Amino acid sequence: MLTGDIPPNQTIYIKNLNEKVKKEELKRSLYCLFSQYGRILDVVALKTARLRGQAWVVFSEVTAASNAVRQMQGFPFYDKPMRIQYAKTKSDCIAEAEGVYDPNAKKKKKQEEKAERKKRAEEAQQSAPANGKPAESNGGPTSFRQGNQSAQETVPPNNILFIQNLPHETTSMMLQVLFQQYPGFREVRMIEAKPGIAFVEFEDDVQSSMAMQALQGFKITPQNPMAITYAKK
DNA sequence: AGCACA
Repeated sequence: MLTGDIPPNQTIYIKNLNEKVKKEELKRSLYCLFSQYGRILDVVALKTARLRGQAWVVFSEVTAASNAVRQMQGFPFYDKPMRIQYAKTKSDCIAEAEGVYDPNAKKKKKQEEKAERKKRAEEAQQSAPANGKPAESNGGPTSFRQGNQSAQETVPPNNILFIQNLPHETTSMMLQVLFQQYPGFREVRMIEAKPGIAFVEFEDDVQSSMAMQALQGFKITPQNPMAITYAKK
């Protein structure tokens, strides 16, 4: 399985994050970037020795998490490709919502794990490093394509945004005013023959994503909430 | 590399 045999979870686990980014900024950016896939209930990031460079994003729906895992896989975020999996366990905020949250049991477990790690470390000191057996691989990857069983309603990230549902009177100047307030803005393109749509280009996927998140549903007229998606490549 | 809830 692409996700390393971890069953679907409404929380995704992200690693290989740029450790130089400050925690609060990281959380905000992750929130912006991932809210295109659904409602986000929480973003968790810690900067402890063991946990830096990783984060958890909790969605309200598993399907949102699934789309995020697939489509943001390898997304260049602060110059590093994100590695995304489902989280191994349920997030506290979910357990809490389900009435299954037991902070005491958890505290106990935490202590056990800590003791376990300490033991491991001591054992490693004792014995000479054994020859690490390479992990089993049953013939290697058969395909790089992900299953395409159903029509994909979401489009993978792109530095170019596709805007729909614009009032026909919209001009590129109007859109420029809106979009140029976001970093990385390059240009607006409209097609004379096709009123109601536009393309807006940014320098990269991160910046286009931020603008999409910020302006999603923006109404130029009350009847025209903007529908923003990534342009197809 | 690293799966938590500061």
